[in-house]
Amino acid sequence: MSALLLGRRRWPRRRILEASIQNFTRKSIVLADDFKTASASFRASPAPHTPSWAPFYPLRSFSSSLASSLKDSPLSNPKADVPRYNTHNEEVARLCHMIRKEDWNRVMNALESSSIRITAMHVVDVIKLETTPKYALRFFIWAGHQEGYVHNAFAIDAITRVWGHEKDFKAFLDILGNMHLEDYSMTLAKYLVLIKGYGWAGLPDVAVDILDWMIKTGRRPNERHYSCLLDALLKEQQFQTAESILEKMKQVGVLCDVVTYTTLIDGSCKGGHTQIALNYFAEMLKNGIVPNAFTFTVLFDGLCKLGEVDKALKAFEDLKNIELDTVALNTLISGLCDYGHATKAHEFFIGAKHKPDAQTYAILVGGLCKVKNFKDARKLVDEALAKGLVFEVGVCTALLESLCMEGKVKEACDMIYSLLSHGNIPDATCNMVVASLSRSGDAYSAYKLWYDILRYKNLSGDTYEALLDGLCKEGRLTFSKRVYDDMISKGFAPTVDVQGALLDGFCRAGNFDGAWKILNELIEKGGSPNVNIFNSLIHGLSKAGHMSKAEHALKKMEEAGCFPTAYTYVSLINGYCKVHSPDGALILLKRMFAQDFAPDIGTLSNLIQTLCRVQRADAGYELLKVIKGRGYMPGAPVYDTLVEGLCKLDRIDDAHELLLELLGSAGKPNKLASDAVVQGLRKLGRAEDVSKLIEMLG
DNA sequence: CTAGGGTTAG
Repeated sequence: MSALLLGRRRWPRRRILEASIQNFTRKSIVLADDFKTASASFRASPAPHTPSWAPFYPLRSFSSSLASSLKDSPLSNPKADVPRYNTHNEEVARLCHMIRKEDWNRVMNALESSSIRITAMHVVDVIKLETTPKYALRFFIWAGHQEGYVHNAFAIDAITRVWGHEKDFKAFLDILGNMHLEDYSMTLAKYLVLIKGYGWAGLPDVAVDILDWMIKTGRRPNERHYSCLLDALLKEQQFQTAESILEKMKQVGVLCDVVTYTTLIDGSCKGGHTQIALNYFAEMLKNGIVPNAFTFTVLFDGLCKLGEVDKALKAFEDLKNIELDTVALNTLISGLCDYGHATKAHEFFIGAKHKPDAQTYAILVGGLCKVKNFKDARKLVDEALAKGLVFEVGVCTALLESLCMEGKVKEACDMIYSLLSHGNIPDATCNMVVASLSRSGDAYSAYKLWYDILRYKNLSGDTYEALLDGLCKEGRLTFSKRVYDDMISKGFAPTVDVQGALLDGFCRAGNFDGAWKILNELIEKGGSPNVNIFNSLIHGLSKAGHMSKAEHALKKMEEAGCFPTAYTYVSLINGYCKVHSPDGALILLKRMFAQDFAPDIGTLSNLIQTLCRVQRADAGYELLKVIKGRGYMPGAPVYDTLVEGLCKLDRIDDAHELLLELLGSAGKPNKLASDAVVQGLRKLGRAEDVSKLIEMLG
């Protein structure tokens, strides 16, 4: 038998039988009294008739217990080879480490052989540090068995903090503490609490012993005792023992009821046994027991988590007349949503006659958002708001964000305003909407929203940054200034990124003096401007064609220890193209290639076309060869420009060759380019080539 | 001394 006992050794079988005859009689009161006085223990002594799971140290033989407590106790005679841990904290740490194991027998052995003398302080501290409630309770119960130890109010308070939510927990402690008293009578209800309690502690073997004990002492456990026991066993994955208990139930004629079956279904699902759970469900129906909302709650939860959503729905729909409560409804809907069936959940919700609550809406809205069905999600939000339900607006965050992303700015704003009047939008959500509006390219709406909700909400530094960034990107410097001032007045220091955004804004607005001022201030104040800031400046200057100033900024960038990026070079190259000075661009391109940067094909095309524009199609032609060697494939317009340019330079053969290349790669030359080649070839009197070419051109 | 079982929010 797999009895797991909370003492040192198993109570001998013979003693149990003896004890069972005398159950809780007052037979050994004299002996007990003797022991009490002799040991000067603080509590009543164990009586020999007491069962093995009773909460004290009954497992050491009685006559020797006093003697051994003087001889063997770790307190009075620590073994020489066991290291001494002197401080309390060290001992607590050791205990915590010891009890963090699933196998209680091993934990118990470790505890027994440690030389720590348990005090209430140990118990309190260990319970406070242990994060698994089960382990804390085991340890608490075990400590109560130790010689010379008794739980004080602090220990009881500590364990109650962990387990107080169970409504029978107080009763459990009471029974544990009083069970050994001579005149304490155990009732069926008390046994039930005891079985439950050992279940909480994850010690179902002890619970089994208790049930056995009940039977041996002539009690008749009812279906509630069995349900609790089965629950405890299943929670510890002891399926075989559970089976044998079920068998025993049958033998003694105790019938399973709804709760028993619900427990069995729950346990099987949580243990991963879909089919077994469904079997119990079928058996239940066969025995004429009607499942209730609880049953469906565990069935929905379990099956959905095992990926058997369909089976869960089918089981329910086969018995359409069962009324679900809100918990069951929410469980089903959340199960469906979590496992990718949000649409089904929505359909079910619409078809169901059950009462949804705020959470139902929240779950469904979240689920629909996950599958990007924002339309229905929005409808549900409106519906919930119309019903006056207040649900956590957090679930709207995804919805609002998506609306912003899709450019449905007005809808997002409307929703935020209507949620505002419910007065429960977290600051984070407002932040998100303002920021994402701004980032998604509608900084003006973000600004308006900011202006409206500013009075109620605390925006974060990040939001200010996003808002400023957006406004600057749109070149709305006046608004930027207002937001910036508000930000400073709220005590946010402008970060490098904020200054970068402002600088970018100045550049976009063509106000380069302002941009330089920001940069110089940053450097003067000892700040370290980053790559983005220089890139903004260089990009802005280049785009405006201020190439010498852009080069100056590049120099400053390198002085500040920032390495130019591909974006830096590309900005400059395009800038040089804009002012028709390809030489500057070529130098930078060389540097790019030397540093293994890959410019985009657009920039290269632009450069080749610029070379043609300044009558240097030959150089463009050379560049084309270079970039082709690097795997670039310029488009037809680049070929057209080059062909025309080469013709103007009388390099008809090269132009001809390029044109053929373009045709060969299924590209379509424009008329100007092909005419130029045709005319050039005619001038050279190459009629054959001309006719071939015309044929190819169609 | 009318008990026993349950879900959800990044």
